[in-house]
Amino acid sequence: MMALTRKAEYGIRGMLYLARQPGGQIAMIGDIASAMEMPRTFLAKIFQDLAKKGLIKSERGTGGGFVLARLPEQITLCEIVEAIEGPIMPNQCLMGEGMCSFQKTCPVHPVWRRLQKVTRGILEEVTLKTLAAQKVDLP
Amino acid sequence: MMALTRKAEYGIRGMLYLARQPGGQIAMIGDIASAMEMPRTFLAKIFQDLAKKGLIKSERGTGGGFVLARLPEQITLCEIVEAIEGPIMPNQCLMGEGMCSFQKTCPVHPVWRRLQKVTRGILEEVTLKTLAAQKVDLP
DNA sequence: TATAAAAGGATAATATTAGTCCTATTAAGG
DNA sequence: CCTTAATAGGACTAATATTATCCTTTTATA
Repeated sequence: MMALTRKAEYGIRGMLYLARQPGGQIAMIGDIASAMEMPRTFLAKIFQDLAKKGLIKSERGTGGGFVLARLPEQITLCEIVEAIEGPIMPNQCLMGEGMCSFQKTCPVHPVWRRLQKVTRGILEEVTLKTLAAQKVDLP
Repeated sequence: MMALTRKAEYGIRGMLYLARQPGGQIAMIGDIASAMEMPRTFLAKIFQDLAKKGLIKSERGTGGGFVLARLPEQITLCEIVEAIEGPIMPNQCLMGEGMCSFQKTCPVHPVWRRLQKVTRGILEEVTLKTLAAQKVDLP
């Protein structure tokens, strides 16, 4: 439970690829997809979204492709996840008035709110730079 | 994203009702469902699961119904959620070997692991007793 | 033995996920 | 200008998960 979708997983992987491009070089969807083992057309859709949300920039035509819209240290994991999946929301109730008839009396409410806050906190601390720099090769 | 399903929501509400039963009195599914505004047959299924998982006990026949299997202070929100939704798992990768081809090289992995740990921590701290005792009536 | 409760199994409607495919648009290069 | 190479956008689909409902069976009580 509480799992990310493939979409988010792919989006993160794709942006990580961009963050690792030497000199912030432009990269094509086909290359990214095959390098990171993702379905090409699906990734294209996801990148379209990310471009609309302003996390990456796209260029069309020959020599086109994608680059990060900001420096890797200025893009957090939280932003990417929320751009793709929508706001982090352990429980529908947190969405606003009228969603939950127990809003005022539900004792679990504060727990979800805390969980939401802590989750965002963790994801906000992690930038693409940190991730890209990581040399993970555990035994 | 990262949202609970109705099933978990209902399961929690139902168990909260049991925790609030004076003297740990037995309660019938119909009463619980109508008191907490949940679809009766659906709740029945959920309670069936919870009984199998050993969180509640059921009695059949006249005078039958459900009670908590343990004291409210010995049942955590984490247990209920995991009983219904399965283990808390921000990312499929965390499920075990063979699930993720990037396990050894994925720099995001440790973040999910941390998130998982913190989430469980928060939910483990909350018991049914705490929740049941809560007098929430915010402005 | 009738009644009241949960257990179990089958089924269904709807939503979400995880894509694919085709056409249009845009840019570069010859 | 025309071809080629890239993304953008829209429509569509298959598989799976969610959110239930209904019917029959089992179990316990009075």
